Amino acid sequence: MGRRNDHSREELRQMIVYAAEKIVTGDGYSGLSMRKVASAIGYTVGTLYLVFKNQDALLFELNARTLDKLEGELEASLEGKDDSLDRLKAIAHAYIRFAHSNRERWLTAFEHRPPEDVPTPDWMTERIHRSFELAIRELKPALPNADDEQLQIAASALWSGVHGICVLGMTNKLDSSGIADSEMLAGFLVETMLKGLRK
Amino acid sequence: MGRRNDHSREELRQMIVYAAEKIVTGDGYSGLSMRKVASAIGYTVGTLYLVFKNQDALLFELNARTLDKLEGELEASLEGKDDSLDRLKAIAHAYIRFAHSNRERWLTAFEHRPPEDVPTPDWMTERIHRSFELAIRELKPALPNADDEQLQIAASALWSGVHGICVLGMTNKLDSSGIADSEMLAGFLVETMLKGLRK
DNA sequence: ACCTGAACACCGTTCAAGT
DNA sequence: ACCTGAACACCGTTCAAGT
Repeated sequence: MGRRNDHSREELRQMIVYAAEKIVTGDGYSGLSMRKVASAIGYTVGTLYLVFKNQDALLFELNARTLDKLEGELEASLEGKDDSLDRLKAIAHAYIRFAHSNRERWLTAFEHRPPEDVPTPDWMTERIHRSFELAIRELKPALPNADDEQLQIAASALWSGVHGICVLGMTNKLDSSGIADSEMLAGFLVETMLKGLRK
Repeated sequence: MGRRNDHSREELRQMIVYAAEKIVTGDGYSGLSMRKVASAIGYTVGTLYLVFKNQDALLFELNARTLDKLEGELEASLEGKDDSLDRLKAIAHAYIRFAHSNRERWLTAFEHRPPEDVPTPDWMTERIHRSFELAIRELKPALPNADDEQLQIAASALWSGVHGICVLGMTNKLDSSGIADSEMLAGFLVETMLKGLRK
């Protein structure tokens, strides 16, 4: 035992995250365990702690990857849309579609609540704010007279709203919780907010 | 051992839920365990399973109580408000204040995701829908020309939006996550949505 | 009839010891 | 230097056995 050196630290890191991703996708957040990850990559648990400080650190990494994938799909959804309203609806719909087709990964990203004494890394916070910045960017041409603070507020309210519709839909807390209903509600929210913002 | 009969089944049930509530309030959802509950009430774990089928059943009970308390505070917040916009803002603010002053209980109510094969009891679903009905009721006078379906949609979008602002604020995923900011954002959402709904 | 105690199959995390 | 294996302190759930 001891000393195999089959994989570099970096290779190990990627194997761990990838294995964890597969377990979450299949068994959900509650189905993830360090022991399962270890046996999936053919190492013992102890090894995981040479690469990650603890399970929370692994989850941060996992969730960052999920958010990166999400951001990519949000950007891609803008392709070919010119009108500001269309663009905002496109990213809202893309958000909901991503959550539905990556159910367990998306839920894990929002279910992971580290203990208060484990601070969220800055690069994690940044990734969350990035989707709000997307909303600000798309809102700007629609509200040419708004200053930066007003845009920030409008985008936060709007994007939090889309998120709320998405979460409640995903956890069956909406009256009708199909993906079509969530997309419709999000579209309605975006349209109504834009109307209201234009006074 | 065995056979104490100190408490009726109903007494036991209340002791269990109350103890669980205290543990959640202090240690959060992840700090709750059947063993802790058992030792808090002076019984062994086995006894809990004579009263509740499993931990999920206990959590449903706990969360139902949380939602009942929430509903009470939402209703109370309407006291003395006449204008429709004021009433909607009042319940939105009350929602956010409740979440902040009952942090762990509120989070537990939305973090509890039972396994797919454990169906959510109807009385649980009803309690969630009840707060949406509150929103419909308050929206109705503001939109006298809307039919029931339109009201349903508007209320769902609006109330999901308030919920989204609340969750993201509670988990520090908003740029500025104080309770004051969340209340402001929710007020802004309600105002803007109403403007938009009135075309 | 009511409750216990121990068992089973799991957890996350640590660290002395092996190569 | 790198990794293991076993230990520690926990879990949820079940159920034969005791009173």
